[in-house]
Amino acid sequence: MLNRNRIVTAAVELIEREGADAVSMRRIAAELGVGVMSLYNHVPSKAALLDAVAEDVLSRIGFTDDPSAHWTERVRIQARAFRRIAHHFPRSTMVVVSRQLGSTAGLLPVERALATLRDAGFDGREAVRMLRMFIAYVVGSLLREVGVTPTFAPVRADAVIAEVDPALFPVVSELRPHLDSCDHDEEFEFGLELLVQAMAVRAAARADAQAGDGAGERAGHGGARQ
Amino acid sequence: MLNRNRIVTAAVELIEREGADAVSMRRIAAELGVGVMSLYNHVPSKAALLDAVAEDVLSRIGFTDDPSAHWTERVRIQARAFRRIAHHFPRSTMVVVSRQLGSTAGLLPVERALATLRDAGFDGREAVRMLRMFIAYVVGSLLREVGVTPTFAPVRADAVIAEVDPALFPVVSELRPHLDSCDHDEEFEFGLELLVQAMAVRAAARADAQAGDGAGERAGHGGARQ
DNA sequence: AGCGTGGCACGTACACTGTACGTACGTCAA
DNA sequence: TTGACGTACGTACAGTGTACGTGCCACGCT
Repeated sequence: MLNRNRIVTAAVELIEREGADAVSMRRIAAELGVGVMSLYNHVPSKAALLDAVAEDVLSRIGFTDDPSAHWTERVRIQARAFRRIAHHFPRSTMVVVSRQLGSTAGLLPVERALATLRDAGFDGREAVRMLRMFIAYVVGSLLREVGVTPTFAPVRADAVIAEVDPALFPVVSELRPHLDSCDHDEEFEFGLELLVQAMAVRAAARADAQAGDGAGERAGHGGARQ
Repeated sequence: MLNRNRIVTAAVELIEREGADAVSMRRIAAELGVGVMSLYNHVPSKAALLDAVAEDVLSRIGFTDDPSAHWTERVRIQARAFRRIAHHFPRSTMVVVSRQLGSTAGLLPVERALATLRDAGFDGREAVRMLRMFIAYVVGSLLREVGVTPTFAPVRADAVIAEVDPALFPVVSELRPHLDSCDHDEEFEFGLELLVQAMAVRAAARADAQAGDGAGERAGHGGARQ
């Protein structure tokens, strides 16, 4: 019996195996051993199918939230959980971020994240902003990571070794070794730590302002250090 | 006379006017009043054309770098410049981030950014990491902003007003008003400021370590506060 | 001048896409 | 039994990217 679930799982398998460009209704139907038009009894259109793929991938995020841990650690864990599924479905991740899905899929991670931020002491407005900023960073990072497509990419490794004129781009050519290599794990953790620390000083500033009230709010809007 | 430039500018115009889905070689040819196959005398494939579109948009970033300004302000200005062109070509921005372009386009912004970070006192490794983190945030933010497609979007405003069960998602439903509305300018500036401050404390920690050497390196790898 | 050569515009053709529509065949309700 | 309905399927159509062949024109060489 054909049903929606079999179709979307076949779709993500196909995407992971041969890339998003290889996805066609005929291809999926062949994969399932059914006629093409049978798919349309369970899925209204190809666009809707891709939306379903995105939701499916999103819903696979593991929710190992430990409310007893410090909120900074909970933030790290949630970010890594997001990243893990992206690495599990790298090519599908591209369709996830490419589509604007106005559904409630992946609402549970949002719930967890907001709860964590509330526990950190942020009010509603700040919590939402922090979350949005965090998602922006994570999505941007994943986009770069999966864009480089570690899976099945005979990529133009030659292209990145293209010459750059040291006269025109002195800094770039000086930092060439650092720009060419990229340990994705380390890079992600680096940015993650920076963001978490930034959030921590914000939270501390909030606590100070709330306690002292009047003094010590310099860290709130000025530079935290400089 | 047909040439590569006319083709790509016609392509970005078409993308901005009717969306990326509307782009086809026949459509572009019609727009230019030429035969379809004539395009292939100047562009090897549609994929290459879209790459060229991405490069073209990237190359439009304004480079108003003022080396006399404080580096934090220079970082802000460069981030805003990036964002401005994304708002000028919202739909093309989607194709920019969707494609992995291994070209040297947009190398000049990279040069400026790295120079700025070096001026801030970071060594090569840190500068590259900071830049990557920053790009991740900016790209992620823009993806959300243009995903919501302010231009020509009859969007399912009804979908976002979909009900959420307060029992299942208490925090989400409590913060509903904050989640529904989104002032993109403010959100972007918020994250930008947070990142700049985070970088500033990192730079200060570096300076301390370099000066004092031995003491005061707590902020370097541990938590800045907690 | 005659000739060859190369670049450019173009038409045709092919394999392939999403999907609207009509047609069967099964299982349940009346 | 008779109808209604849901599911699987084939056919058909408009539209896609592009390989290939054809004609035109401007150029350099003999």
